[in-house]
Amino acid sequence: MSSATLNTDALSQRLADSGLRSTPQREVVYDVLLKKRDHPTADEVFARVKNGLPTISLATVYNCLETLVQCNLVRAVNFERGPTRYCPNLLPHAHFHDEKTGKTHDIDLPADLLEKVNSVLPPGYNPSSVEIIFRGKATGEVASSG
Amino acid sequence: MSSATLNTDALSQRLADSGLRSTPQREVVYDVLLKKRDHPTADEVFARVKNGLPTISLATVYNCLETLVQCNLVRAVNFERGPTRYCPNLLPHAHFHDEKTGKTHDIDLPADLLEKVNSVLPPGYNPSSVEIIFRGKATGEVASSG
DNA sequence: CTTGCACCTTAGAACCATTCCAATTTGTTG
DNA sequence: CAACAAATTGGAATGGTTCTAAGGTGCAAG
Ligand SMILES: [Mn+2]
Ligand SMILES: [Mn+2]
Ligand SMILES: [Zn+2]
Ligand SMILES: [Zn+2]
Repeated sequence: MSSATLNTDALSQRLADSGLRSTPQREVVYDVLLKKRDHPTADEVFARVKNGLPTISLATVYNCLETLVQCNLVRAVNFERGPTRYCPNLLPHAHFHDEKTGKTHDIDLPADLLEKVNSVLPPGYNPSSVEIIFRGKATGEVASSG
Repeated sequence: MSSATLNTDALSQRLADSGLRSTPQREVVYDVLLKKRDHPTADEVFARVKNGLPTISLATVYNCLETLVQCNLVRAVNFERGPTRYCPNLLPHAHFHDEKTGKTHDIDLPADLLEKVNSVLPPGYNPSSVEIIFRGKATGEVASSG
């Protein structure tokens, strides 16, 4: 069984769990996100998806992306007021936005750090999510994560 | 000497340092931000500023806000793709966005926590800023910070 | 089957925060 | 004062996203 099939199955499963249908558009959008994890914008996803599905519309790409976010298969990430970017990395992680190249890097967050971060909240604050965004320059050749 | 005069002086000083002029518009915009620290949007600042300066334009409010951010007297804060909000709190702090009320709360960040957060970055990553945003519900009556 | 109906996709219009533009006003300097 | 630069203004333009209305798709009940 190919990994594309596994992904597709996982997707169908999640969609079904939410009472939604698996469609070619949703599958291809999800595949595109898994294949190149460089935090593409909706426009970039649109361009990539058209290779496999030339008649898809931008509206549908937005719809599919929102569906994937709703199903918790993808995270939406924003930097300032730039276009929303999409990330299939479901592990807790921060983002490093390289001001020089415009590239976005995933930064793994150990559970104990998340705990410490949450501990700065006074009693009564009940966070449902935390987001950590670094901005700066990533010098030289550093590891993975598009 | 009133505190408004002190603020105005601090502002003039910073502007002069950047080779910029102190203007009534810039002063009133800055005063509005200092007076009610609830992270207003440009539109909200516009509405408040019109009380003291009825003929000011929205474009000027945007210009003034950008100037204040450039001079490091004010921070611009973004939540998702909502309108940019403005914050005169210059201490290192995170933001808690209350999903119920829409209100934004400042959360002080101890220096040692910032250090720990920065320490998750692999070598080669050179951050110029970090931003921490909590999202959730703030239950009951909790301290200050609009 | 086949009809009903909800779900999906689509193109294009609408939206809205922000930026840009050209014209005017203001302030500083010689 | 005159000249010039900086700042303000109203309105147009921008651009990512959402909305709308119309058609397509596919499971489900009869
Ligand atoms: Mn960016
Ligand atoms: Mn908000
Ligand atoms: Zn990511
Ligand atoms: Zn703040």
